[in-house]
Amino acid sequence: MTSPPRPDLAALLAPLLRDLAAAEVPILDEHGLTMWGYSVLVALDRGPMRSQAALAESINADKTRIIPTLDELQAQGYIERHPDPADRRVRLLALTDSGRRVKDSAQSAIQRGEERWLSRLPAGDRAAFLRALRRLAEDGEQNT
Amino acid sequence: MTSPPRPDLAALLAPLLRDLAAAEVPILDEHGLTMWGYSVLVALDRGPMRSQAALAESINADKTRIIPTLDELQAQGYIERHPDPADRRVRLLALTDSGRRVKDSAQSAIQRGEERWLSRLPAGDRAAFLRALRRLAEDGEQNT
DNA sequence: TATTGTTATACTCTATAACTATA
DNA sequence: TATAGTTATAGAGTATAACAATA
Repeated sequence: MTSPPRPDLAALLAPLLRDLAAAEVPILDEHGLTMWGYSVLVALDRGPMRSQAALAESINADKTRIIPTLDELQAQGYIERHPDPADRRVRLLALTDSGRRVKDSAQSAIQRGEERWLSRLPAGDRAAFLRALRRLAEDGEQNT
Repeated sequence: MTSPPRPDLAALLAPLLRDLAAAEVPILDEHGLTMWGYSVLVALDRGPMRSQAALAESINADKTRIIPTLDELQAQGYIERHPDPADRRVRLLALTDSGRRVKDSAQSAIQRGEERWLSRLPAGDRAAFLRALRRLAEDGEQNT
Protein backbone atom coordinates (compact mmCIF):
# COMPACT_ATOMS: atom_id res chain seq x y z
CA MET A 1 0.00 0.00 0.00
CA THR A 2 2.28 2.72 -1.28
CA SER A 3 -0.39 5.05 -2.67
CA PRO A 4 -0.97 8.10 -0.49
CA PRO A 5 -4.25 8.71 1.29
CA ARG A 6 -4.42 12.22 -0.13
CA PRO A 7 -2.70 14.39 -2.75
CA ASP A 8 -0.10 16.92 -1.62
CA LEU A 9 -1.61 20.19 -0.49
CA ALA A 10 0.53 22.23 -2.86
CA ALA A 11 -0.65 20.06 -5.74
CA LEU A 12 -4.25 20.75 -4.73
CA LEU A 13 -3.78 24.47 -4.19
CA ALA A 14 -1.72 25.32 -7.27
CA PRO A 15 -4.45 24.73 -9.88
CA LEU A 16 -7.02 26.50 -7.71
CA LEU A 17 -4.87 29.59 -7.46
CA ARG A 18 -4.12 29.43 -11.16
CA ASP A 19 -7.82 29.33 -11.99
CA LEU A 20 -8.66 32.14 -9.58
CA ALA A 21 -5.89 34.31 -11.02
CA ALA A 22 -7.00 33.56 -14.57
CA ALA A 23 -10.54 34.58 -13.68
CA GLU A 24 -9.26 37.91 -12.40
CA VAL A 25 -7.41 38.84 -15.56
CA PRO A 26 -10.38 39.85 -17.75
CA ILE A 27 -11.93 41.78 -14.85
CA LEU A 28 -8.71 43.68 -14.22
CA ASP A 29 -8.36 44.34 -17.94
CA GLU A 30 -11.80 45.92 -18.01
CA HIS A 31 -10.69 48.23 -15.23
CA GLY A 32 -7.38 49.08 -16.88
CA LEU A 33 -5.43 47.47 -14.05
CA THR A 34 -2.59 44.97 -13.93
CA MET A 35 -2.40 42.35 -11.21
CA TRP A 36 0.43 44.23 -9.49
CA GLY A 37 -1.47 47.48 -9.83
CA TYR A 38 -4.52 45.92 -8.23
CA SER A 39 -2.40 44.49 -5.42
CA VAL A 40 -1.01 47.94 -4.73
CA LEU A 41 -4.47 49.52 -4.64
CA VAL A 42 -5.74 46.84 -2.23
CA ALA A 43 -2.70 47.32 0.01
CA LEU A 44 -3.10 51.11 0.06
CA ASP A 45 -6.81 50.74 0.75
CA ARG A 46 -5.81 49.34 4.14
CA GLY A 47 -4.15 52.70 4.79
CA PRO A 48 -1.45 55.01 3.41
CA MET A 49 2.17 53.86 3.58
CA ARG A 50 5.31 55.71 4.38
CA SER A 51 7.70 54.18 1.87
CA GLN A 52 7.73 52.22 -1.33
CA ALA A 53 9.93 49.58 0.23
CA ALA A 54 7.34 48.95 2.96
CA LEU A 55 4.60 48.73 0.37
CA ALA A 56 6.62 46.28 -1.72
CA GLU A 57 7.30 44.07 1.26
CA SER A 58 3.63 44.04 2.27
CA ILE A 59 2.66 42.53 -1.07
CA ASN A 60 5.67 40.20 -1.38
CA ALA A 61 7.15 42.19 -4.22
CA ASP A 62 10.65 43.41 -4.91
CA LYS A 63 10.97 47.15 -4.33
CA THR A 64 12.39 47.65 -7.82
CA ARG A 65 9.65 45.84 -9.62
CA ILE A 66 6.73 47.88 -8.34
CA ILE A 67 8.19 51.18 -9.56
CA PRO A 68 6.74 50.99 -13.09
CA THR A 69 3.45 49.95 -11.47
CA LEU A 70 3.49 53.01 -9.20
CA ASP A 71 4.38 55.24 -12.16
CA GLU A 72 1.37 53.95 -14.06
CA LEU A 73 -1.06 54.17 -11.14
CA GLN A 74 0.07 57.73 -10.52
CA ALA A 75 -0.38 58.64 -14.20
CA GLN A 76 -3.86 57.12 -14.02
CA GLY A 77 -4.62 59.29 -11.01
CA TYR A 78 -5.21 56.33 -8.72
CA ILE A 79 -2.46 57.03 -6.20
CA GLU A 80 -0.59 60.02 -4.84
CA ARG A 81 3.14 59.89 -4.30
CA HIS A 82 4.73 62.74 -2.40
CA PRO A 83 8.20 63.14 -0.90
CA ASP A 84 7.97 63.13 2.88
CA PRO A 85 8.75 66.71 4.03
CA ALA A 86 10.50 65.26 7.08
CA ASP A 87 12.81 63.11 4.92
CA ARG A 88 12.66 63.85 1.26
CA ARG A 89 14.18 60.50 0.29
CA VAL A 90 10.96 58.82 1.34
CA ARG A 91 7.73 58.73 -0.70
CA LEU A 92 4.38 58.98 1.08
CA LEU A 93 1.85 56.83 -0.74
CA ALA A 94 -1.92 57.10 -0.62
CA LEU A 95 -4.98 56.12 -2.59
CA THR A 96 -6.96 58.85 -4.36
CA ASP A 97 -10.77 58.85 -4.38
CA SER A 98 -10.60 57.73 -7.98
CA GLY A 99 -8.21 54.96 -7.02
CA ARG A 100 -10.51 53.76 -4.28
CA ARG A 101 -13.45 53.74 -6.67
CA VAL A 102 -11.71 51.65 -9.32
CA LYS A 103 -10.36 49.29 -6.65
CA ASP A 104 -13.83 48.86 -5.12
CA SER A 105 -15.34 48.23 -8.52
CA ALA A 106 -12.75 45.65 -9.51
CA GLN A 107 -12.86 43.97 -6.13
CA SER A 108 -16.64 43.68 -6.18
CA ALA A 109 -16.55 41.98 -9.56
CA ILE A 110 -13.74 39.67 -8.47
CA GLN A 111 -15.48 38.66 -5.27
CA ARG A 112 -18.77 38.08 -7.08
CA GLY A 113 -16.89 35.56 -9.23
CA GLU A 114 -15.36 34.02 -6.16
CA GLU A 115 -18.76 33.67 -4.53
CA ARG A 116 -19.96 31.65 -7.53
CA TRP A 117 -16.83 29.56 -7.27
CA LEU A 118 -17.40 28.95 -3.56
CA SER A 119 -21.06 28.18 -4.06
CA ARG A 120 -20.12 24.66 -5.13
CA LEU A 121 -19.38 23.94 -1.49
CA PRO A 122 -21.97 23.05 1.12
CA ALA A 123 -22.60 26.04 3.39
CA GLY A 124 -20.86 24.49 6.38
CA ASP A 125 -17.74 23.51 4.50
CA ARG A 126 -17.68 26.90 2.85
CA ALA A 127 -17.57 28.76 6.14
CA ALA A 128 -14.98 26.35 7.53
CA PHE A 129 -12.90 26.69 4.37
CA LEU A 130 -12.78 30.48 4.64
CA ARG A 131 -12.10 30.30 8.35
CA ALA A 132 -9.25 27.86 7.77
CA LEU A 133 -7.74 29.99 5.00
CA ARG A 134 -7.71 33.06 7.20
CA ARG A 135 -6.25 31.14 10.10
CA LEU A 136 -3.46 29.64 8.00
CA ALA A 137 -2.75 33.00 6.39
CA GLU A 138 -2.42 34.66 9.81
CA ASP A 139 0.08 32.07 10.97
CA GLY A 140 2.07 32.55 7.81
CA GLU A 141 2.57 36.22 8.56
CA GLN A 142 4.22 35.42 11.88
CA ASN A 143 6.91 33.28 10.23
CA THR A 144 7.99 36.18 8.06
CA MET B 1 -18.57 51.19 4.13
CA THR B 2 -16.24 50.54 1.25
CA SER B 3 -13.95 48.08 3.00
CA PRO B 4 -14.57 44.49 1.95
CA PRO B 5 -15.89 41.88 4.36
CA ARG B 6 -13.07 39.53 3.40
CA PRO B 7 -9.80 39.54 1.47
CA ASP B 8 -9.74 38.17 -2.06
CA LEU B 9 -9.32 34.41 -2.18
CA ALA B 10 -6.32 34.62 -4.49
CA ALA B 11 -4.64 37.01 -2.05
CA LEU B 12 -5.22 34.49 0.74
CA LEU B 13 -4.11 31.47 -1.24
CA ALA B 14 -0.99 32.87 -2.88
CA PRO B 15 1.14 33.20 0.27
CA LEU B 16 -0.03 29.81 1.52
CA LEU B 17 1.04 28.12 -1.67
CA ARG B 18 4.31 30.02 -1.63
CA ASP B 19 5.06 28.82 1.91
CA LEU B 20 4.09 25.23 1.11
CA ALA B 21 6.29 25.22 -1.97
CA ALA B 22 9.19 26.74 -0.03
CA ALA B 23 8.85 24.03 2.60
CA GLU B 24 9.12 21.37 -0.11
CA VAL B 25 12.35 22.66 -1.57
CA PRO B 26 14.79 21.39 1.09
CA ILE B 27 13.02 18.02 1.20
CA LEU B 28 13.23 17.64 -2.56
CA ASP B 29 16.87 18.71 -2.47
CA GLU B 30 17.65 15.94 0.00
CA HIS B 31 16.10 13.48 -2.42
CA GLY B 32 17.93 14.90 -5.43
CA LEU B 33 14.67 15.93 -7.07
CA THR B 34 13.46 19.15 -8.64
CA MET B 35 9.88 20.33 -8.25
CA TRP B 36 9.11 19.35 -11.85
CA GLY B 37 10.83 16.02 -11.38
CA TYR B 38 8.75 15.31 -8.31
CA SER B 39 5.57 16.32 -10.15
CA VAL B 40 6.41 13.86 -12.90
CA LEU B 41 7.04 11.03 -10.43
CA VAL B 42 3.75 11.72 -8.66
CA ALA B 43 1.89 11.77 -11.97
CA LEU B 44 3.48 8.50 -13.14
CA ASP B 45 2.73 6.91 -9.78
CA ARG B 46 -0.95 7.16 -10.72
CA GLY B 47 -0.12 4.92 -13.68
CA PRO B 48 2.09 4.77 -16.78
CA MET B 49 1.42 7.25 -19.60
CA ARG B 50 1.42 6.79 -23.31
CA SER B 51 3.03 10.06 -24.42
CA GLN B 52 5.08 12.90 -23.07
CA ALA B 53 2.50 15.41 -24.25
CA ALA B 54 -0.19 13.70 -22.18
CA LEU B 55 2.08 13.69 -19.15
CA ALA B 56 2.90 17.37 -19.61
CA GLU B 57 -0.75 18.30 -19.87
CA SER B 58 -1.63 16.31 -16.76
CA ILE B 59 0.75 18.40 -14.67
CA ASN B 60 0.00 21.74 -16.38
CA ALA B 61 3.40 21.88 -18.00
CA ASP B 62 4.52 22.73 -21.50
CA LYS B 63 5.56 19.62 -23.39
CA THR B 64 8.91 21.18 -24.26
CA ARG B 65 9.82 22.13 -20.75
CA ILE B 66 9.56 18.68 -19.19
CA ILE B 67 12.05 17.15 -21.61
CA PRO B 68 15.17 18.04 -19.61
CA THR B 69 13.31 16.80 -16.52
CA LEU B 70 12.57 13.47 -18.18
CA ASP B 71 16.18 13.20 -19.35
CA GLU B 72 17.38 13.67 -15.80
CA LEU B 73 14.87 11.28 -14.21
CA GLN B 74 15.82 8.66 -16.76
CA ALA B 75 19.53 9.16 -16.06
CA GLN B 76 18.78 8.79 -12.34
CA GLY B 77 17.00 5.52 -13.08
CA TYR B 78 13.66 6.76 -11.77
CA ILE B 79 11.65 6.42 -14.98
CA GLU B 80 11.67 4.29 -18.08
CA ARG B 81 11.09 5.84 -21.49
CA HIS B 82 10.56 3.49 -24.42
CA PRO B 83 9.33 4.11 -27.95
CA ASP B 84 5.91 2.55 -28.42
CA PRO B 85 6.38 -0.45 -30.76
CA ALA B 86 2.96 0.29 -32.26
CA ASP B 87 3.91 3.89 -33.11
CA ARG B 88 7.56 4.65 -32.66
CA ARG B 89 6.98 8.40 -32.49
CA VAL B 90 5.40 7.94 -29.08
CA ARG B 91 7.25 7.39 -25.81
CA LEU B 92 5.81 5.03 -23.21
CA LEU B 93 6.57 6.36 -19.75
CA ALA B 94 6.64 4.45 -16.48
CA LEU B 95 8.05 4.67 -12.98
CA THR B 96 10.82 2.26 -11.96
CA ASP B 97 10.87 0.62 -8.55
CA SER B 98 13.64 3.00 -7.61
CA GLY B 99 11.56 5.93 -8.81
CA ARG B 100 8.60 4.82 -6.76
CA ARG B 101 10.78 4.47 -3.69
CA VAL B 102 12.24 7.96 -3.95
CA LYS B 103 8.83 9.43 -4.68
CA ASP B 104 7.29 7.66 -1.67
CA SER B 105 10.09 8.83 0.56
CA ALA B 106 9.85 12.45 -0.57
CA GLN B 107 6.08 12.44 -0.41
CA SER B 108 6.05 11.04 3.12
CA ALA B 109 8.36 13.78 4.32
CA ILE B 110 6.35 16.46 2.51
CA GLN B 111 3.05 15.27 3.93
CA ARG B 112 4.47 15.03 7.43
CA GLY B 113 5.32 18.73 7.13
CA GLU B 114 1.85 19.45 5.81
CA GLU B 115 0.28 17.64 8.73
CA ARG B 116 2.12 19.92 11.13
CA TRP B 117 0.96 22.89 9.07
CA LEU B 118 -2.64 21.70 9.17
CA SER B 119 -2.47 20.94 12.88
CA ARG B 120 -3.02 24.63 13.59
CA LEU B 121 -6.63 24.13 12.57
CA PRO B 122 -9.35 22.72 14.81
CA ALA B 123 -10.10 19.13 13.80
CA GLY B 124 -13.49 19.97 12.31
CA ASP B 125 -12.22 22.85 10.21
CA ARG B 126 -9.29 20.77 9.11
CA ALA B 127 -11.48 18.02 7.72
CA ALA B 128 -13.78 20.53 6.07
CA PHE B 129 -10.80 22.38 4.61
CA LEU B 130 -9.42 19.25 2.97
CA ARG B 131 -12.87 18.23 1.78
CA ALA B 132 -13.41 21.67 0.26
CA LEU B 133 -10.02 21.67 -1.45
CA ARG B 134 -10.69 18.32 -3.06
CA ARG B 135 -14.12 19.36 -4.15
CA LEU B 136 -12.91 22.61 -5.71
CA ALA B 137 -10.01 20.82 -7.38
CA GLU B 138 -12.40 18.29 -8.93
CA ASP B 139 -14.57 21.02 -10.37
CA GLY B 140 -11.53 22.70 -11.81
CA GLU B 141 -10.67 19.64 -13.84
CA GLN B 142 -14.00 19.72 -15.56
CA ASN B 143 -13.43 23.24 -16.87
CA THR B 144 -10.23 22.16 -18.57
C1' DT C 1 0.46 15.75 -44.86
C1' DA C 2 0.05 15.22 -39.88
C1' DT C 3 1.98 14.13 -35.36
C1' DT C 4 5.56 13.13 -31.50
C1' DG C 5 9.36 14.45 -29.66
C1' DT C 6 13.37 17.52 -29.78
C1' DT C 7 16.19 21.61 -30.25
C1' DA C 8 16.90 26.55 -30.88
C1' DT C 9 15.28 31.02 -30.31
C1' DA C 10 12.88 34.75 -28.27
C1' DC C 11 10.34 36.67 -24.68
C1' DT C 12 8.71 37.69 -19.96
C1' DC C 13 9.50 38.12 -15.40
C1' DT C 14 12.43 38.79 -11.64
C1' DA C 15 16.46 39.80 -9.07
C1' DT C 16 21.23 42.01 -8.72
C1' DA C 17 23.99 45.64 -9.01
C1' DA C 18 25.16 50.32 -10.11
C1' DC C 19 23.61 55.15 -9.68
C1' DT C 20 21.22 59.58 -7.79
C1' DA C 21 19.42 62.28 -4.17
C1' DT C 22 18.95 63.13 0.19
C1' DA C 23 20.38 62.60 5.05
C1' DT D 1 28.50 56.87 5.37
C1' DA D 2 24.10 55.23 5.03
C1' DT D 3 19.37 54.90 3.08
C1' DA D 4 15.13 55.52 -0.38
C1' DG D 5 14.31 55.42 -4.69
C1' DT D 6 15.59 54.72 -9.50
C1' DT D 7 17.71 52.80 -13.59
C1' DA D 8 20.44 49.36 -16.10
C1' DT D 9 21.98 44.85 -16.51
C1' DA D 10 21.86 40.05 -16.13
C1' DG D 11 19.68 35.77 -15.03
C1' DA D 12 15.96 32.20 -14.66
C1' DG D 13 12.01 30.37 -16.37
C1' DT D 14 8.85 29.86 -19.96
C1' DA D 15 6.76 29.78 -24.40
C1' DT D 16 7.13 29.97 -29.62
C1' DA D 17 8.85 28.44 -33.61
C1' DA D 18 11.72 25.58 -36.45
C1' DC D 19 13.40 20.79 -37.11
C1' DA D 20 13.84 15.55 -37.37
C1' DA D 21 11.73 11.14 -37.24
C1' DT D 22 7.82 8.44 -37.98
C1' DA D 23 3.26 7.57 -39.58
